[in-house]
Amino acid sequence: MPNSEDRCQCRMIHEERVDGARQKALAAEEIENLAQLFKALADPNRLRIIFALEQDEMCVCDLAAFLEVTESAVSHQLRLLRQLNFVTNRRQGPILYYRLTDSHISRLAGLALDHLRE
Amino acid sequence: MPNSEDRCQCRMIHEERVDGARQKALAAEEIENLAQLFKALADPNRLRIIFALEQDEMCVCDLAAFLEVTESAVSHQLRLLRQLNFVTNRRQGPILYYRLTDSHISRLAGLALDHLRE
DNA sequence: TAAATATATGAATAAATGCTCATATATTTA
DNA sequence: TAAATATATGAGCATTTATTCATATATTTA
Repeated sequence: MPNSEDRCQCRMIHEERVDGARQKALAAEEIENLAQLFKALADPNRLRIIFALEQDEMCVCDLAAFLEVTESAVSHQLRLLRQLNFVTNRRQGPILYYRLTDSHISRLAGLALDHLRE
Repeated sequence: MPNSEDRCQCRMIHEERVDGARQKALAAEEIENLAQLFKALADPNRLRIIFALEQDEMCVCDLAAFLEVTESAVSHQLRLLRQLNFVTNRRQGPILYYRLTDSHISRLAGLALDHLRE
């Protein structure tokens, strides 16, 4: 983990390009947030949850049946998606129905899918 | 890891929704590919490489200087991005200049960024 | 209020990830 | 052809991640 004190010990062929990249670079925090967003989409089961909720809201045990994993696993995944505000829930008695917060995320996933399919 | 033989031992409150989700679900392979795509974007340094290459093609050692990591680390990251066809390179003498294969990926990243910024 | 149901959470664990170091390969130059 | 330069690769390691199991919390029903 190099700190900013001892940088530039490495070679640099095109200093102007490195400087240019530095100037136009996004803030570290923004990069981190972006990586976190993509990380949330970088798991098959979370993607399947997102696409399933695109159709209809679902409760934890239905999602567990759909994914064929434990309800605990789904609950952990939903917590992550909740923390990023990808999903919200409404309680009806003892049952929590999860749904997508908005269409942004599934549109992003859909666009990536389009890219995959060329 | 439950196999498909002993499924449905779990509760299921809305069987029709689970069936509906199953019917409209993407193929497992497609989900895997999509997760892999997002996984490639789920790392700060790879994102920084992608945004840097959006400006101009760059060689390995310049990218290493820009990111402040070893050239080996950059080379490993570039291999992953190359395997997914996110980047390509051209050789000029001993130097490999990397660039984005097309604008798809950076557009996807840009769209995600828009979402973050609301 | 006790039991049953639905979900959440913490700990533990196996697998994946990203880095560094050492070394290999490829190209140019002396 | 030997040395120098630019990049790639494999092994090893620390960290993160996704899951399960055990247990806790919250809601409804008997």
